[in-house]
Amino acid sequence: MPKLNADSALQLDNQLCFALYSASLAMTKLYTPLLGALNLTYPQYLVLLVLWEQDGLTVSALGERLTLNSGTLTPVLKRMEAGGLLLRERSQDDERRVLVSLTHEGKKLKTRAAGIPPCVAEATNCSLSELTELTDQLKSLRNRLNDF
Amino acid sequence: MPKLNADSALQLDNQLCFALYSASLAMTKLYTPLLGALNLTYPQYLVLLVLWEQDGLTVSALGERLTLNSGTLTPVLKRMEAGGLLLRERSQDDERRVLVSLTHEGKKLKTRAAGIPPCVAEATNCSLSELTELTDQLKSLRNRLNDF
DNA sequence: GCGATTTAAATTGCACACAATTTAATTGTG
DNA sequence: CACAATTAAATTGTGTGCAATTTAAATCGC
Repeated sequence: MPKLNADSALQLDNQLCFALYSASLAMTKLYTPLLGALNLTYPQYLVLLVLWEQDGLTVSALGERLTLNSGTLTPVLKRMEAGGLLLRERSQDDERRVLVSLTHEGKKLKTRAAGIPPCVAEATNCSLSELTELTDQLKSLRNRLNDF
Repeated sequence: MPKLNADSALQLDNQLCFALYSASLAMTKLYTPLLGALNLTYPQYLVLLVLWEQDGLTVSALGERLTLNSGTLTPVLKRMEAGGLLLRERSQDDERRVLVSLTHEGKKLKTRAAGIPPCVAEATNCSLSELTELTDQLKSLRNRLNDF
């Protein structure tokens, strides 16, 4: 069984972690101007993707979906509330929970956001099947890392 | 030619961007305790990976290698200098440049860091060939995104 | 050779990202 | 019912990450 020596195992270009990290930063940089036109940041866009699928989630349900904790989400949600995209309301049912729901304006943004995925697909210069396969591989990797 | 409808193109689980983003966060979380034992953060570790391969680079050369700009790197490097891992010195040759070089302590850390890649490989639960292939796909994607 | 342009880092201002802690509300147990 | 344990968000403190600006040094054009 061939084993990589320690030196090669520490080379930047052999690191899955750096390939992931740098690809993710590059992807965010691609989104930044597209989202800027909608007055959104990248995490704000992710929050909207979740809420467009299912509105009225709690902060922790949103966090579970996005693998972000309240320390990250709370300020993001506050800014989105200040921007008129959503409401944060204590649940009557359980006063510990905060329910997040889209405003009309937040819902409306979905139409304009529909223009984004085609731009991204073009920038990747991948076929649809390649995109799907890479996405699935990354989801599988993420799940294994999170379960470890 | 089958075209995804706008709704499916905006679903979180179909987003390459989110698969990348969440996998990268999960990877960072895996590294955090491993690096914490060496008193390192994740970007600090990346800086060391570069310098272990080639010492004495300028800030911009480091930034090019890591796709990070000076706004990000300067504070990271200052903390590493304060921690005794490296030195930042103006080039005699060209006073605009700052040369970054490892201290003895910074070089020594490489030995301890050699224990990290095996831990990561185990957590991914992938074969070596799968890891290599995914890494190469991500590097190729990153390059296409950066060239766009 | 000398002002204009370019280049390299640092700085500034804003927005994450997270561990750890705190606050407040609910649930479990006897 | 009381009170300890648990749960949900918010807060705190540290460290990125980047666009835009600033500062200082080197180079270009004439």
